[in-house]
Formats: sequence, structure tokens, C-alpha cells
Amino acid sequence: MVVWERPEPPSRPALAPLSRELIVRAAIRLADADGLDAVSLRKVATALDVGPMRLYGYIESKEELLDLMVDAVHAEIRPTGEGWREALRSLADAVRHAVHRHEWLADLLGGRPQLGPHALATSEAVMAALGDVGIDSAMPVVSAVNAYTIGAVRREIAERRAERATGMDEKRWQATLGPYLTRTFATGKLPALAAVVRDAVHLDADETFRIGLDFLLDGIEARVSAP
Amino acid sequence: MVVWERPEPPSRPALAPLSRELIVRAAIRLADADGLDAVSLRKVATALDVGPMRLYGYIESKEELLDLMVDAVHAEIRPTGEGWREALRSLADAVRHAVHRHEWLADLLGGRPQLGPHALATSEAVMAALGDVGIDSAMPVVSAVNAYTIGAVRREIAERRAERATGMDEKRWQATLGPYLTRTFATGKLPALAAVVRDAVHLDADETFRIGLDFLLDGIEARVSAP
DNA sequence: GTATTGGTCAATACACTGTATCGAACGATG
DNA sequence: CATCGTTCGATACAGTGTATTGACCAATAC
Repeated sequence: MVVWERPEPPSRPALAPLSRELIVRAAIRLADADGLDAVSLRKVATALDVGPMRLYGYIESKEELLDLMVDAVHAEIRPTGEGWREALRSLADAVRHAVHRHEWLADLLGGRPQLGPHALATSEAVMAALGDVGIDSAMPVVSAVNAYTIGAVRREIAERRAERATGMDEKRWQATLGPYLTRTFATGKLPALAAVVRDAVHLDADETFRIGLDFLLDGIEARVSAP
Repeated sequence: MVVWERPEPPSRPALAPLSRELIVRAAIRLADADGLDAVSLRKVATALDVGPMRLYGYIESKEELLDLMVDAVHAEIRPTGEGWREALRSLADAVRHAVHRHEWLADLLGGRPQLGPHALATSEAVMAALGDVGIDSAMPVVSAVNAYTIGAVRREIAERRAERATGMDEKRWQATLGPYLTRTFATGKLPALAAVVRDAVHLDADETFRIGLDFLLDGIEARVSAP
């Protein structure tokens, strides 16, 4: 068969370049746009113009991809300020802001140990800023602040999503869950809870987070400065 | 066609009785045994000797089933003891023990608002026990304790699973993640973190949880008793 | 310069998921 | 007895994570 009628070799389509960073960035874009459920290896691959199996040269499982995503965000999380109290407060705020930028992070935080380089760098910066608390206190103190932060942002995001799910504005919210709760409270079986919901001042998310964090930091301060 | 050669009506196989409670119990059994990933509508259905679609008469989606599972466990969670401090401590402990009995709960807690009857009953009991804190303080105080508890148990379970995953005993743990961390610390780029890991006393899970909770309760006490 | 090897990539395949659809069978109602 | 509406389960569909497999390329061995 002569050259002319022989088809060209199937063009080897230039083999899109790839790297863990590109993969993770694509996955984060998808998650930011449409939530964690929108992150599938197939979607990530097509976003990169690549076959799904190609990704397995860079990661061994989807879980590893999620780990890489979380670690990538940790690059944005650093404590600032002087003294342990400011360091811990800024750490908690940084985590919360990161979660606001990447809501899916709330689903992953605390779900598995974070041992990636950026997460470790964050821990290092925090520990370095805690020179004024004893070495034996540093770990439990940081653990407590992290635990509070993770739980608080999870609940905050959960509420935000629930509101959005009922139709995006407050009108719909009242039309769906509102009546259910109203009816439940009307039975009179939850008097203390009903009283709080009815009579207590309602705080917004920022205040709620700050107040809880203040509780915790106050408690830490009492034990750290007077051991 | 006479009776003898006419086949019996296809036996209508007695239609296994069903209820939300049976479904939820089956799902919880599966989750307790093999984790949340083992809970699929098909597996739940076959555990009940029933077709998968049958479940949709009782729930509208898998998310609803998960909500029901979480609410069912809330039936086991009640505060006890006198005074707000004991009530909150016992609440946190009850949640933690429930998570120990049902590890999958750590994956779900805080993931979406809990408005089921048992969860509301728990909230009611907590609010009722907080009569000695002002009505305006009750909500942020409970939120803070819940946030801490959720974050703390998540991390605790995450660590437990990570250890188990490396081979069930401490030997394997040292053989996999140990060297990675050792090597990372050996680079000298994480001095503060390495110092804590090397020199600080290590607390077990019980102590870590209790200390963090004490921080928080101390901080609450300071603001509640001296407003 | 040809034959062989090794390694990389993508297509196919598999087992499984949640759920929409739809025909058939039932009990209750006219 | 006929009809209706409801309920049930089989089938179907689109999508998932990943194992397998076979094709191709480049580099090595003769």
C-alpha cells in the first residue's frame, strides 16, 4: 500500500500535559462551582481534556484526590498576629474564611488526618506562634480550637445550604420548614426550646462563631496563664 | 382449563411487612457493621427481603434515610445531672459515646440541620437544663458545646480509622506513616511541630476530649456567672 | 537496520450506585 | 361484576470508581 492511500497515523493528539497541581485545580474548580458531588474522576478528566484512567498515573484513588484538595486549601490558611491568643483566633478565622470560599471543605474537614505538606506547614506556624504556652499545653490547646472551628463551620454551612435548598430566599424557607417547626412548637411539648426560639435574641453567623471562640479562648487563657 | 393444570397464582410472597423503623434499623445495622459506604438502598432492601423500589414508599431519597438514622441515634442522647455545667458535659459525653457505638455518625454530625423529633427532644432537654443561664445566652452556649463536640469526635474517629487502615496494629502504623513523618521532621523545616511531637506528653483520646471541653466550659462559666 | 522489550496511555469492561418509568396485579368502589 | 386508583416490583438509565487489556511508542539488543 503506497503512502498516499495509507491513513496518517492517528495523529497522537499531542497528549495534554498533566500534573497533580492541574488535576487538583480542576477538581477544586468543579467543587467550588457545583459542590463535592460534582467532583467525579470522569468530570475532572474531561475538564482537563483527558481520559479518566489517565488520572491514575497521578493519584491512586479518589480519596487521595480529596486529600490533595484539602491540602491545597491549607496553603491559604496561616495564623497571624502576636501572641498565642491572636494566633489561635486568626487561625480559626482563616479556616472559616477558607470554608466560605470553598464550601465543600466543610464536608471534608476533620474527616481524615491532614498530613500533607501545606497542612503540616500550617501546624508548624501555629506551634511556632504558641511559644508562650508550655510545650505540654500546645497540643491540647490547638486540638480544642481546631475541634471547635471544624464543628462550627460545619454547622454554619449546613444551615446555609438548608436555607438555599428551600428556594433561595426567606419566603420559601417560611413556606417549608417554618410551618413544620411552628406546628411542632404549637404542640407545647418543647416549651424550653420554643421559648428560646421565640424570645431570645438571634445572632448572625459571625457573632455566633466569635462568641463561641471567645468562650474557648477565655477558658484556655485561665489555664495557660495560671497553671 | 381445569384447576389441576392451571398454575397457582404466582404466590404473592406474603409481602414482608415494612415500616420506617424497620428500614432505619436495618440501615443502622449495616452502617455499624461495615461503615456508611455499606449503606445502599439495595443492601438495605435485600436485608429486609424486599425490592429496592419498595423503600421509596417510606422515604423520598437516600438523604432522608440518613437523616432518619441520625435522628434515631439522638434517642440515645440525653443530658443528665444538675446545673448547666453538668448538663452540657453530660451532653457532650453522650454524643461522644453514641459516636463510639456508631462510628458512621461522625461522618453525618453537623452535615445537615437536625430537626427530627428525637433531636428536637434532645435540644429541649438541654434547654430545659439551662434554666440557670440567661435565655439570651443559652443558644450560643449550646452551639459552642455542640460545635466543639462535633469537631472533636470527628477528629477522634478519623484518627482511629487511620490507625486501623494501616493494618490494625501499631506495628504497621510505624511502617507506613511513621517513616513519612520521621523523614519530614528530619528535614528540619518543621522545628516547632517536631518539638511538640517529640518532647510533649501525649494524651489519650479521653483526656484530650475532656481537657478541651473543660477549656470551653470554663470560658462559658466566666461569662455566664459574671455578665 | 531490524527485533525485542518495557512502559505509557486510553478504550473497554465490571460491578455497583440512586432513582424514573411503567406495566401488572390487587383491593376497594361504582 | 366492571372499573378505578393505588401499590409494587421489574426493568431501565445515567452515572460512579476502578481493573483489565491491548495498542502503541521509544529505547535497547543484536
